[in-house]
Amino acid sequence: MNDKISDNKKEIGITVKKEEDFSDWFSQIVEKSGLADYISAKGFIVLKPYGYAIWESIRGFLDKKLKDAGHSNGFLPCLIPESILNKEEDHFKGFNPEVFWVTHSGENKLNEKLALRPTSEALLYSIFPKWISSYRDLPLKINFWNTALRAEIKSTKPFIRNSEFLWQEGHTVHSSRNEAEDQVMMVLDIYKNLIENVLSIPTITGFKSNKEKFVGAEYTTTLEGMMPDGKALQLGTSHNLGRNFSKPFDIKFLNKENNEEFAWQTSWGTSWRLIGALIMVHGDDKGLILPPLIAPIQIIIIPIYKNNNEKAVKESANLLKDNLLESGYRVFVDERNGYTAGWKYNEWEVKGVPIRISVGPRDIEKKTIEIVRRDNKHKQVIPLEQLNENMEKIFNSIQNDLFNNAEKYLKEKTKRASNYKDLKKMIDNSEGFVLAAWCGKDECELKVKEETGADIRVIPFGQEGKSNGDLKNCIYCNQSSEKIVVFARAY
RNA sequence: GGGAUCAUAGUCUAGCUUGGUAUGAUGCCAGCCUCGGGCGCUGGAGGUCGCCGGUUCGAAUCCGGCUGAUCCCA
Repeated sequence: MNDKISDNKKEIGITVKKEEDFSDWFSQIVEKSGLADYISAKGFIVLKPYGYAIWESIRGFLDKKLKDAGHSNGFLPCLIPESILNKEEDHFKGFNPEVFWVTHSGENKLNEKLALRPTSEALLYSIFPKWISSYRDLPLKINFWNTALRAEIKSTKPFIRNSEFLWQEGHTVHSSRNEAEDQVMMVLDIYKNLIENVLSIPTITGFKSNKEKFVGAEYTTTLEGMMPDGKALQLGTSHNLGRNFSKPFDIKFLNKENNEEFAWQTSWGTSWRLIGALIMVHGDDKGLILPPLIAPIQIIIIPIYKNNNEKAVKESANLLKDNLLESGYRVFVDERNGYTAGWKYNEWEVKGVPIRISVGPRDIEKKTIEIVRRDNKHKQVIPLEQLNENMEKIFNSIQNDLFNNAEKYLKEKTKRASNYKDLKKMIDNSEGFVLAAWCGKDECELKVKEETGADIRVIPFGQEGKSNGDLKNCIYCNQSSEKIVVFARAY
């Protein structure tokens, strides 16, 4: 009987271990921490307030950085006429199978099909010629916080693979190739700062292979993260579009010499996949773990009281809250009656709040507070007056520890393969990222993908045109290597 | 692209083989409580058994289709 009860208690929390059933664990986190819910249309999810709050937090950081770097936000319609999409066929071909089409208004068939925006290049670039006539109009730097729709027929996963996803897409137009190239790298740096320093997720940055680059781009740069199952997750991309779009869309400007030139363009984006990465990389058997910089609630205060001291304890807790609010922390007091302190502890642990403070009669009497870190469960009791100085230290420490742990894992799970047999074995065993030499040919990458399920996730910066120790010849064709690349299975 | 599993209250679940309108827990609501790790007590609400069709006197149960979720392989 007692066993039955304790089994049921466990049902409330996360019921599987992260290591034992990673996908079930992931679904449970999404549901039980209140991030998102399913709706009965394939691949679509509803973001609940807690999940959206994390998105707002990510957006807040990125938006500021982008604005500081001279970008402005705009808004785009979600429907794109077919004729506009067809202007740049190569690019559009890449999305074609995933495009949702609007064909009717009410019962009436439309003259022209409208696509639900799979990406905005075509739509936006079709009006750029109206905005740009002189080099004085450049650079044009515009960003959109919106969604994109790409039908996911086969397999879906909240935040990782959805038919509609929240993202940010930026588009710039420049008067020189160099300026566009700098822009691509600058944005990649902004992303890297966000992902590594704010989300505490280490990444490997570099180029995409020809096969994996954005269709329509001259080249694509990427940030790849490693998930606990050894699979790679692309966390952001920044593309140099060259003149691939300016030519078909006729985006031209008059330069200083009064000559007409086609413009140079970039586009770049990152999405709510970042939330998926946060869940997977930092979460544990008890639930989500959020880095303090991104957590919607950074400090949860749990008052511990009985009937006779409820008022005094709650007052104390709220004083503490006001104090912390004043210092700029996002803090919340869980004053709900009918839940025990222990119940609340568990709930906020599932939700990943970085710091928990308990305030009870004992603490009030001794003028102390109990602080518990979510990430490593360390508990300490400190004098009340040392709260603020301690809080900053603890936050920094959590932020760093999360990153360092993830980085350690990334390094441990990055292997080297000097021959194809080793590579195949490593991929089969889900050992993570595999560094290998590559000749640069699409066929070799394709063959590896067909035979192992892994492809080139990233060509790390500084590894182009190099061999590296035992990594000399192409892992597949054994011809001389041009690049050291990261092979992995990917989400 | 190929294959597999699953769908019963907010959540988890029994019942399905052998057809007779549904079990338990938890959560939820109201009220208590001794509330320092999912505490205890009393009462209550909550279900067209995913959807459509077929078989049958009768379907959660058998059959077919669809939708959604998830996994494996390429």
